[in-house]
Amino acid sequence: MVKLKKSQDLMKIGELARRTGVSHRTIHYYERLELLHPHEREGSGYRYFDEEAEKRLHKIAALKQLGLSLDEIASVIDLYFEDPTGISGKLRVLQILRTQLAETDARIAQLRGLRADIEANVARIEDLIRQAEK
Amino acid sequence: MVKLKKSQDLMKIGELARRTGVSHRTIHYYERLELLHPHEREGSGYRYFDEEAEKRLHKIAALKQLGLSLDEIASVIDLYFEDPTGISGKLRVLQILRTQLAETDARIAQLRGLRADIEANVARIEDLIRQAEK
DNA sequence: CACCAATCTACACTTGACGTCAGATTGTGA
DNA sequence: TCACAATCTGACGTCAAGTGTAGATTGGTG
Repeated sequence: MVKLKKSQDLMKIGELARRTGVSHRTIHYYERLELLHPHEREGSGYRYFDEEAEKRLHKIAALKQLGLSLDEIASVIDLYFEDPTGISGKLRVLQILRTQLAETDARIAQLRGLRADIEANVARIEDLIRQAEK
Repeated sequence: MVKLKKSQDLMKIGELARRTGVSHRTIHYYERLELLHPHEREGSGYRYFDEEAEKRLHKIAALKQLGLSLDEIASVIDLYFEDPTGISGKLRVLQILRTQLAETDARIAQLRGLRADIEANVARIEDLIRQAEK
């Protein structure tokens, strides 16, 4: 059994794929891009994943939604899972996270604008319908 | 002069490109996907665009941000610019717009989740820094 | 042990969203 | 009028983000 970390809850690629809805081909692809770092079993060559991998896939999806490319995601995702060593590392991480926070806020504001627009259109059409009904 | 609509404020592709930051090749491409419907000058073959075209390009950008593909955008963008005829048309449009509204809300909620997550990480790192300073 | 499903690597292929380039046509200022 | 800029079409190139396929290996069950 593989118990590289603390617990034995390691899964193979198939289960991870099932649990996240991400195909195993995509998981392989993400690994090549350094988005995931599975535990590799020396003997078989099979990849073994822990629950962090599952969380990573969700985080990747969220960051994709934010509009980041996979390369950009690769350059920041570890910040969410690794504790940086040294004060300077922590400050660097902090700065990057704050940038992400600002980007997220900007995106939310943009979406709110779109939302208002759609709502205005809904109102306009509702008005047209009322006109026609009379 | 081309005055197919009401006013003469028609521009050629170059100006539209300049004003929107969208390249003329991309504008051609969008036209092929039915995202834009320029007035075509019979004689020269030049495309002429009005201000609606400009607004369309902005709307296209916003919907892309939302995560829609160009094909999906093509299937809804007219709703923002055409007044549907007939009650059934209006109701159909209304339904689609409401779906978009719900999708936008979902996206906003998702981003808020991401935001909270980032904030939690920021707090965690700040805490680590405070620990280290002591 | 035998078999079948799961997994592996490596390479090629696809799709969406453009960009580049060539060669022809058109529009316009000196 | 003439030169040059803007525009046209069409074919091809590119980049990101995967997907498909083949052939070999491994793991688990009857």
